Amino acid sequence: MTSPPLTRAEQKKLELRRDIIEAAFDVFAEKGYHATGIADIAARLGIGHGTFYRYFENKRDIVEHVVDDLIGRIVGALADENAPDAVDTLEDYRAQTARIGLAFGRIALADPRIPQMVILQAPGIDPAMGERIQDFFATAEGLTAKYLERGVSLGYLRPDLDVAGTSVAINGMILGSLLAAIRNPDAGAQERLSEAIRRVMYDGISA
Amino acid sequence: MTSPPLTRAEQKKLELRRDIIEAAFDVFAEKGYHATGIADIAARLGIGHGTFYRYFENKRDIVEHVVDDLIGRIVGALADENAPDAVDTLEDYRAQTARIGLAFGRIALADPRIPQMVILQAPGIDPAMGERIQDFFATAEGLTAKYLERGVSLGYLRPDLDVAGTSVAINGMILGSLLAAIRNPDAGAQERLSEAIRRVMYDGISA
Amino acid sequence: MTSPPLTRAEQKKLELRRDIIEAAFDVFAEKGYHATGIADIAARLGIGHGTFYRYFENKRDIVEHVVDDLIGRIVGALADENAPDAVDTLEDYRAQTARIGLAFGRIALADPRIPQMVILQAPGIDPAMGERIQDFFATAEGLTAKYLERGVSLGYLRPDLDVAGTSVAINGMILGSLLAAIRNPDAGAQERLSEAIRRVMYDGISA
Amino acid sequence: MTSPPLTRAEQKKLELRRDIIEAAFDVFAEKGYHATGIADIAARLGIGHGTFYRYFENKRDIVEHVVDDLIGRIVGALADENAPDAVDTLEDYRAQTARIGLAFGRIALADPRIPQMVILQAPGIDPAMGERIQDFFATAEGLTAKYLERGVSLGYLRPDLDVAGTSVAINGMILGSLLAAIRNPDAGAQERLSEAIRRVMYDGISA
DNA sequence: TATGAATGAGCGTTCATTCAT
DNA sequence: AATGAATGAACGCTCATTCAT
Repeated sequence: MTSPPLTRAEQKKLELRRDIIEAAFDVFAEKGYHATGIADIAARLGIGHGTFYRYFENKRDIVEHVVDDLIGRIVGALADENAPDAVDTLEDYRAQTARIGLAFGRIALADPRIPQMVILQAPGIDPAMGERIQDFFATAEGLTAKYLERGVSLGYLRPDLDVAGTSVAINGMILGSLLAAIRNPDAGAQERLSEAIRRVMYDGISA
Repeated sequence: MTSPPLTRAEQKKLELRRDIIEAAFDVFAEKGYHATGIADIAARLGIGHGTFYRYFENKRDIVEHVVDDLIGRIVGALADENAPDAVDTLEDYRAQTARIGLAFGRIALADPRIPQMVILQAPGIDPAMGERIQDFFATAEGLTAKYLERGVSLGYLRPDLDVAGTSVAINGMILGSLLAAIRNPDAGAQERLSEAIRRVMYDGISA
Repeated sequence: MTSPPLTRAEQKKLELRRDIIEAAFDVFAEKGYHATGIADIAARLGIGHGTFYRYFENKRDIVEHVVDDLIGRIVGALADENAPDAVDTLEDYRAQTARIGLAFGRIALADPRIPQMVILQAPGIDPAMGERIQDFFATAEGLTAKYLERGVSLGYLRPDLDVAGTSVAINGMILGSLLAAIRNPDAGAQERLSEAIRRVMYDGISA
Repeated sequence: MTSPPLTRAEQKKLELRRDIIEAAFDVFAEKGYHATGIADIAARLGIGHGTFYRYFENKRDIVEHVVDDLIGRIVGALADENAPDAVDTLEDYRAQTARIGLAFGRIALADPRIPQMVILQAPGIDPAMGERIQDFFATAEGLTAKYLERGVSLGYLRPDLDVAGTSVAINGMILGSLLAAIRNPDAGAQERLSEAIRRVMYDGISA
């Protein structure tokens, strides 16, 4: 692993690159992708809009990076928890789901525009981006399935559990809670929602 | 019951109107709203694009009607089941959720582009449409809550059930299953998914 | 001179033709030629706009007829007075100018939209119409010149009178008074204006 | 007097702005406002039509500037003479009117499209522009009235002069001579016309 | 390297005109 | 003869992208 020795200029470039991504996210979230002009993004940073093209290929390129960045933030926030192998008991899993719920809550609370962009804006940008988001969902389901499979084989989850279907259900609940958080970005509500989901998961709803 | 006496010409007009809505849905689903030109819609029907404007105000107007139509189809398909008052026991509710699951399955199966359009495309069209879809979600949650409240007060659902949060969770699972159906529009998968959701709801996932 | 025996149907046709010309004048005066659609004219009469084309070739045709009609009305209103040969003395001419002034006043008073259309709207419709209006002005000047020439040769006007130039001047004063009448369509003002013009003509302005 | 320090680029911008106004005037005068497309204006300058929109808001904006420019040129050409207070005797006034006549003659002679545009084209562009031109006429009359009032009170004009009406008459004669100049842009004719008008003004037409 | 002036493809929309009914 | 549904040419305007400075 060579640690690249960055010159002052190179650092500045990387910094501006990041700034552009953030500014683009701001404007996209505010006006929507199609209503946003490159000039809007540049104006927000006080740079010439020609400069934009020295950092990104085109409009499509920047939204790609914005979405990648957001997905990266989500994945990153969950990274610590992403270890199906570390879960061995129902207690572990319960705790794990609580931590994941907490992580999602923090993301949505820190910036509700993140789920708003990823779930509601991005899929409509164009077919390619739609597929990209669908893939992200599929990946999340795959990960959930890993947990469930392990739970079944270790015996702390129902042996007849439909792993694939239940993954969809669990991820759906997370999705639902994120959409709810967009409408009502409130810490308490977030917490209650997370708890309600876990109750459904572990206890069902019947009396 | 007034039977509207439609002339031949009026019937043709209504028919073309419907055809335009359907053609627009086709093209929007294929290329996305913004990449679709009025000319594309007209060309698909073999009509002049000026004709389009005899039936709809503008591009925004048609997508409004397309989405209304789709939401209408969804609501219509559920209309028979939308009677919280008719549910009195856990068995009733279980049967009810099965029927609702079936209805959603049929919708997604009949045309996966319906959930694709409503859930993934529409919210990104513009802020107004985004709000419209969010409202639709909120309405669905409200309806679910009605069922849950009744279940709690009649005693067949957990007395400590977080009605609001659980509504979000349940609707999230439906959303998740619809997204899954978009990726994999298969009757069997749909059915299994529906069953898995119900199992989570009633039995939880623990062993 | 054969007096054409008009059937009932033919009379109705002529009547509608006139109605269309009048409706067109109304709408042109209200919205301007270019902002007026054929549909606007038809709507004002409660006829289908296809019907319009059974009476006039096209939009250009109707405005031609409207303007012709207006010019015809102006010329008609002056027709009685249009007899340079009947003027033999300064008194005659003075009376003649008074009558002409009165006639113009009546026109502008009856409907200020007439000068407004002919002087201010029509010339800008297209180069051809512009020329048409210029020709009308030229014709008016020619007629004025006839009077002046006769006045000079009969000796009651200045022998060194610049007939052509003075015709321009006199017609200009009429034009000015019509424009003033558009701004302020008032009988008294009209009358005073007419008098002022005659005073300038006959007495000049010096003390 | 601030001397604005213009960079080379800024000068070029201003220059192009002027060029666009002039090109627009050319095309408007040739084809009329409504028959002129932005593309026509751009083509005449050999610039892309998108460039046009970097300098003017829209089509309406450019014609506004064109007309302003022309009115400005007219007013500017008369500016030296616009001093009613400097006129104290009939001789002064006679000289003044001669100078004004000369100025108008020069304008019309330099470019007969100037009066053509202001008097014949502009009023028909739309109601707002129509009013603008009418206001211009009214202003001109007001100025003329100032001269006449002073002349009456100083005693070198008829005491019973109808100031308002005579202003209309005088401005009408100018208008008429400008229209004549459009039809026949000739220096000699212009000069004769100006003289004829003054003769009418001061001496009347009677023998 | 940063800039922003220039560009033109592309699209939404209008409306005069035609013609089948 | 009257209608109005259909049509498509035409045009105003936007904005992503390029490139000379």
